[in-house]
Amino acid sequence: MSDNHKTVKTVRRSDLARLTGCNLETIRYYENIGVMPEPPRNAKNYRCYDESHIARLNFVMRARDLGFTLEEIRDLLALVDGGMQTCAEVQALASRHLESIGAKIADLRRIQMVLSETVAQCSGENVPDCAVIDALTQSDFKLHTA
Amino acid sequence: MSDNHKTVKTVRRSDLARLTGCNLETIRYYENIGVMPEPPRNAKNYRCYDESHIARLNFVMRARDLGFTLEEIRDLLALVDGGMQTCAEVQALASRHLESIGAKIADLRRIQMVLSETVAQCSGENVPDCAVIDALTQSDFKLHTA
DNA sequence: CTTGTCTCTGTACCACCTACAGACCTTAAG
DNA sequence: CTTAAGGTCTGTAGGTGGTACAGAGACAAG
Repeated sequence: MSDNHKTVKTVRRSDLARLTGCNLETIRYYENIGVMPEPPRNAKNYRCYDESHIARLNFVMRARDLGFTLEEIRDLLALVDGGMQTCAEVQALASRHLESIGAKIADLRRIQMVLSETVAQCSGENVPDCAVIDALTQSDFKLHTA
Repeated sequence: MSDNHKTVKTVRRSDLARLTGCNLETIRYYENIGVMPEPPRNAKNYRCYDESHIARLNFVMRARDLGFTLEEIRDLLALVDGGMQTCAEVQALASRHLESIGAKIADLRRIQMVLSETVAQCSGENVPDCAVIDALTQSDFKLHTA
């Protein structure tokens, strides 16, 4: 019934950084670009973070670990904040992201194959002829078949 | 015996861009950062590129396609320009690059696995419960085992 | 009271480009 | 000859995703 007159326990920016593993300055950056909300300030203008900020930044860090761009993370957060009817949209977003991950892996594997084949032709000796340089110098070198 | 008094056939920046597939502005950028040499200019201060510029930019573009950073490309070019006794060094550089490609692929595959497993748990329906959001919200979520 | 550590702000820097403004110059058509 | 369209020149700003540092203010310990 009665409002709790005790102030919510808050932490400072350095604590939030420590608790989430996020770089101190990056927190301010995320606030600037709107990925994190501007937190309340105390009398001395210091930022005061509560549990919700910790949870949100953890969310952001995990999404970042999964390779989502900040733009995608912003979209995910909007869906989370939106609340209802989100699963289909989140799934779509994650699936698109999975596709781009698959494409990146395919690209890297193609590069890996071409480069490892080329390196394998190297004598590895202190001679001027080098298969890698030759490959890069030859005008018919093409990585992309397109 | 006699010097050829004819000037070497040169092309302009837009032609170099077209011939190599490099963006017009990127050429100037590469000159600024020393990846490409400053070309001679004509009376009107226009850049004049010859065959050597075309070959060098092609080299840079191919190395870029293989995912070498500009720093690595600079190193490759220095080795090429150095001339003798380079194969071992080039091979070492390329091998290091291959390692980092392998690491990137491993990272992406780990992400791919975690995310695809998570997405598979989505109902895909218009409901508020979403496995992806749940995973990102849960405090025990960890991608990196470290 | 001084020293050290924290916070605040703005701003500059990293890779790797891309793009645009404003000033020139060239070319082709009318 | 004139004019309009296009190319070239320069410097500089923007984008992504941060990182770092300078300079000012706050605060606790010795």
